[in-house]
This record gives sequence, structure tokens and C-alpha cells, in this order.
Amino acid sequence: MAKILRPPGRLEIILKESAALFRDKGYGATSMNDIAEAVGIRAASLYNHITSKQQLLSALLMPIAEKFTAGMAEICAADLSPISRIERLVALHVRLTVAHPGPIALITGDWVHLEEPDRSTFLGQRNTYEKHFLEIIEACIAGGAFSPIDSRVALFSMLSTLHALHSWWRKHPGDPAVLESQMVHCLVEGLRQK
Amino acid sequence: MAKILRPPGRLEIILKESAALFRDKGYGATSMNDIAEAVGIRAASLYNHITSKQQLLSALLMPIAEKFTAGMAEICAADLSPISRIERLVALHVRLTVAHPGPIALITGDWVHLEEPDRSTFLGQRNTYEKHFLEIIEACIAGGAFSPIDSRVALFSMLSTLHALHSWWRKHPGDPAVLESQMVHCLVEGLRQK
DNA sequence: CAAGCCGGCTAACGAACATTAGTTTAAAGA
DNA sequence: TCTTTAAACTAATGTTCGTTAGCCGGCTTG
Repeated sequence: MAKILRPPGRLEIILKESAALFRDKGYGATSMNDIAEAVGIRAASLYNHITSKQQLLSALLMPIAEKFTAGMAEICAADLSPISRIERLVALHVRLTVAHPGPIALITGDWVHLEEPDRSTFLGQRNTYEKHFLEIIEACIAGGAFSPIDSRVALFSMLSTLHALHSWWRKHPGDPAVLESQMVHCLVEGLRQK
Repeated sequence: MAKILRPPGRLEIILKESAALFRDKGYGATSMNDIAEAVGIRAASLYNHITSKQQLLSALLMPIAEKFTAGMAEICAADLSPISRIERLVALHVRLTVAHPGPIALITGDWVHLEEPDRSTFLGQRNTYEKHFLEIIEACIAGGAFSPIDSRVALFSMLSTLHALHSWWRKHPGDPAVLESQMVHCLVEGLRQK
């Protein structure tokens, strides 16, 4: 039984530092030297653990996309009211953001640097995710739970906030459950006092 | 009276193409060659119109920051109820986004590549802008117009949507007034049917 | 027609880039 | 103690980067 619990795992350090750098400076503006320096290593030594910068991005982005896809599938499969599905979706975003605040930041912009076939895979998952999200919103409107607003505008509004969650969490970490209820309040109930 | 209405103005073309490329690929991943190619010119020829890549970013970002600062000052100076100020702020974002959909995209992420002193100037303006925005939200809560939610969460939620507006506008251009009322509905009134 | 200049161009610079090859170090297993 | 092996290193590759220098064609203006 070779090695359980080896140090902290060099690869994971590299992934974590890469995510932070990609998030802060962007994939294109982050050099292998930057990453190596953050890890405390020479740039060439990184290649003992990874095969390319591109694969690094892929290793960060693809599992996250997968998690969102799986979460959406679970919510769609469950027997829930449309409004409950919305709440579950907010919870999904909060949970994944808290668990992976680094890689999740890349979903907004740095996916453009993915090469094929990862790029197409990622975009496909993203499209179906948003399609399902839209259908749930439309179900809320049809059922009278939501006002008869433009469903695509509502989707855009919710998603842009949920995608930016990581920046909020980094500055104000706290109880995920509290954050979740605050998000539901802002996004669904609205700010206006009733 | 030298030249009114000269062709389309080469510099403006360069600025517009740069904004689009910075927005799509990020400042660091956009090369002078990319910009030159988009303009239909060789990279070296760009320097007949600009002094550096850095100055290009600065020329795109700083005027936008200035416009937000000026807009906020105007709203603060006017004699308005807190809730009216919120509506005016949404209108300000919609108006600037529609007028400058390219450069406005850089406000979210690419400002990190600004060099001093522009970087500090930009951050200063951004901070005071958000401070004023927060005060207006708190006035809404204090006056009973808003629910007693965490004001910073409300600010984050509104700003993240307003900052992402450009991506929506690019895909679904239309009547700015309609967009504005939809935004007010999503951000203030909430999606939930009352 | 001549002068000037605006805005292209080619050529070249050093620096930084991602990546490869080959070597050394040091800890683990025999 | 000797062997193996993972993971660091140095050195070097060719490419691309932003930028400078200098040239040249073709308008505009006298």
C-alpha cells in the first residue's frame, strides 16, 4: 500500500495556486513562472506534475462544470415545486462556491482559453444548464409564483449574481446557510419591503 | 477649421477593437498583433496612434470610471428619495452600458492590469462609488422602503448584475428604457409575485 | 509642380514565454 | 548499505511578445 496521506500533495498545491492566479490575473496573463513562484519551485519543475498549462486550466474547470451539471440533474429529477427548485439551485451555487472558491471564478471568463474538445464540452454543459434553469423560471411564472417578467432577463439577473458569489465569499466568509437565505431573499423575494 | 468628419477616425477604431478583444480574451491574452489584425494593419503601425498597450487600457477604462463618478455625484446632489436614487442608479448603469458596451466590460476584471498611478485612481473612484451606493441602500432600509437585509449583500447582488449587464445587452439589444424597468423589477421588486 | 507630413510598411531588438532534455538530490525500500 | 525513484534542478529550445527605428507611398497644401 504505497502512500496514503503523502505530504499535502504537490499537485493539489499547484492546482490551488493556479486557480488563484488565473482568477486574479487571468489565464493569459499568468505565466508558468508566476505559478512556480507561488508554489516555491522553478517553472520547469512544474512539468513533473502536469503536462501543460492548458491541461491545468482544464483540470480546474471541467470538474466544476461537471458538478453543476450533476447538481442540476438531481434537482430536475426530484419531485419539487418550481419555487423549491429555484431555492435548491441557489443552494447548489452557494455550496459549490464555498467548496471551490478558486476554480469557480474561472467559469465566468477564462473558459475561453480552453482548447477543443474541452471547450465544446464545457459550452455544451453550460448551455443545457442554463436551458434547464430557464425552464424552471418559466414554470415559476406559469404557476403564478413569479411575476410575469421576461424569463431570460430573470435568468440573467440571477446567474450574474450567483456567478459573482465567489468574490463576495472571499471577502466575507461566514455561514453558508445564512448566505443562502440572503441570496434567496435578494434574488427571489426582492429588496422592496412588502 | 481643420477637419470635421474625417473618415471614421483610426484611433477610435483601434480603441473599439481593443475593447472588444480585451473583453473577449482579457488584457494579458490579447497581443498587439491581435489588435492590429482586427484593425487591418501591422502591429508596429499601431504606434503611430498610441504610445503603449498599457495606455490603451488606460484610455478605455479611466473615462468610464469618470462617468460613473460623475453620475453618482449628480444623483447624490439631487433632492430625491432613497428609492428614487436607486432607480436613477440603475438607469445610470443601463445608460452607460448601452453607450459603451465594450469598455464597460473591463471594469470587472481587467483593471488589475492598470499601472500606477491609474490603478490607484481607479480604485479610489470605485471605492467611493460603492460607498455612496451602500449609503443609499442603507437609507432605503432605514426609511422602510427596503426589507432589513444585510446592506452589503444587497449592494453585492445589485452591482454584480449591473456589472454583467453588458453581456446581456450584447446578446439582446433593444429598448434601454424597457431594460431599465426590467432591471428595477428584478433587483428591487423581486421576482416573487405579490 | 514641389514640400511636407500622415500613416502605412519592413526589419530588428531584447525580454519573456511555454516547454524539453538531461542532471542532481535525497528519501524510501531492498 | 545499495538500489531505486520521485521530484527538484540547470540549461537551452524556438516562439511570441511589446516596442523602436527608419523607410516609403500618397494625399494635402503652397
